[in-house]
Amino acid sequence: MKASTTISNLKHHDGEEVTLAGWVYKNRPSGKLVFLVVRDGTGLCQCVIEKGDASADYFDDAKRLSQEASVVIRGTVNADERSVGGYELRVTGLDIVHASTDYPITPKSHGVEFLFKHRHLWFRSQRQFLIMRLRHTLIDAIRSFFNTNGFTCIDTPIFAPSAGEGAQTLFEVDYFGDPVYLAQTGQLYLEAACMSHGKVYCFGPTFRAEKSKTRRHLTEFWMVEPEIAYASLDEVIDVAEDFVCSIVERMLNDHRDDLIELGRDITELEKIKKPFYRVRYHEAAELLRGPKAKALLERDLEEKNARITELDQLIIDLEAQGETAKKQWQKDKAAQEIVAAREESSELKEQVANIPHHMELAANFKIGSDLGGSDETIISRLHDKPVFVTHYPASVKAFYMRRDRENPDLVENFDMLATEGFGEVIGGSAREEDYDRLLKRISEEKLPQADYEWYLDLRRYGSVPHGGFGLGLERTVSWLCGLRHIRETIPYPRMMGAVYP
RNA sequence: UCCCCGAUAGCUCAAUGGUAGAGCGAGCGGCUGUUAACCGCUAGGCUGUAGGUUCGAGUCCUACUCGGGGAGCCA
Repeated sequence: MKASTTISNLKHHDGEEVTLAGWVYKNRPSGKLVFLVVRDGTGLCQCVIEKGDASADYFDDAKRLSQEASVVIRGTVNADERSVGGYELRVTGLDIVHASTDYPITPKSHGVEFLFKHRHLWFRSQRQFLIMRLRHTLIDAIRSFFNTNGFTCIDTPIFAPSAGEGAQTLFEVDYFGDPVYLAQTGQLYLEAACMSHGKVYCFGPTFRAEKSKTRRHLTEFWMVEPEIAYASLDEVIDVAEDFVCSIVERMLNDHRDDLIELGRDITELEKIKKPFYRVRYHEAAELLRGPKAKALLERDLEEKNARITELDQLIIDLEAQGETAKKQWQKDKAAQEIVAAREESSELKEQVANIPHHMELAANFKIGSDLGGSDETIISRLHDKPVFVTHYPASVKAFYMRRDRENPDLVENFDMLATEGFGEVIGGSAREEDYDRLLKRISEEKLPQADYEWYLDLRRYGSVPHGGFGLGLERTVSWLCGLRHIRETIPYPRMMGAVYP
């Protein structure tokens, strides 16, 4: 009942007899042959069972095996191009560990709602399996970067007595009769820790009660936050740049094939090398109001409209194809392509409808307001590498951000916009190290000073310039894997109105 | 919170206001070094809920519930 090797290691056992322990991914039985595709958590392997084999008393059982039955299977390894993964197993023995009947997730298409209701089973599907492996590697790459660059991991609490950021987006929890909040960030706690260790980071779940139902939002997500003592804004940005380069490189090294299988355009990731672009907020505003942004959106409008026309024609053609098709599977295929084309078309139509609005927002962008989602997309798409946008107006940013000493209307902060319009992945800043300035900001924001006494202490005893940033893990996974929706990047997504399973 | 779209078999989708269908999946049989195989048969439905219009509603109208997409907000 125990595996002697794994599917990923079959290449080292060509010609030998091995035992695999796994689950049936697909079964194609016939009169004299059974093709069993088995997965074992390391890959897929086709196992061939012939009725002619003298000892094949398990042939009829094998024929009836259905999707996701658990099996321990012995056989001889053969290199074979016709097989997934290049190796197949000529079966010599089969133990059925547990049957599986009416497995809900079939190889055919399913809707999003259905799949997420079956998240606990959906994990087993190849694509979800790959995404979780990529996420795993990314987590390791993140920790490795900090661990090998002199950072100490200091975990911060999840129950927090007061808000780190906007108070409307907090989850309130009853804590022995008193209200506490689920942490939105560990930053303030980390600032304290960096005064002890110099360079620190935390990596854990954070919670935002934002009522947003978009492809970019989760109510529970993972964030890594480094914090560095004696660092200026530029030095913090340097770290962010090295950090992003190192995780991208690691993903390309370890998962090139997986990324390609997921449909990711690798060449876009290969461009992510130092130096990234650094643009001040005021320059970004000029960019938005300038001719390049306008041209980009106009070209977008043209391309999208052209694609819509193309899709409409495609739908007509497919309908004709479906009617004249002789084979049922051809009709089926046409029908499914129609569904896909309609979906793409209606999505594009919505985007097209939004473009004039986005153009207006960009063209009339007012200095002093925050960059909107569409503005970020425009700036990101005007560059072929990530962009750091720095020095935002203080009025739209958090109280702890360090005032620009040369221009007191601005703060020393930065957002890193990912490539290809994926939007903000990192937000960071230099922190206000001056006691009086910080205290003034706390009272301006009408925050309860008593709650922040410990935080003010950091400015009473040996305060130094320092700063850090936060990177959203799931947004990074979706950026690097090229996934259109963030919900696939976390094992159990928590979104507005979605907490099952 | 606002705008748009949707809800029909276990799943994915059809169905001029006029008898609810197909494919997949499931079950049975046949057949093939198969790659979403294929062929035949069988089972499977109070068309999201509640009202309304109509001789007649899956289809039209209203409200609600749930889901998807977008806006705002954000990592």
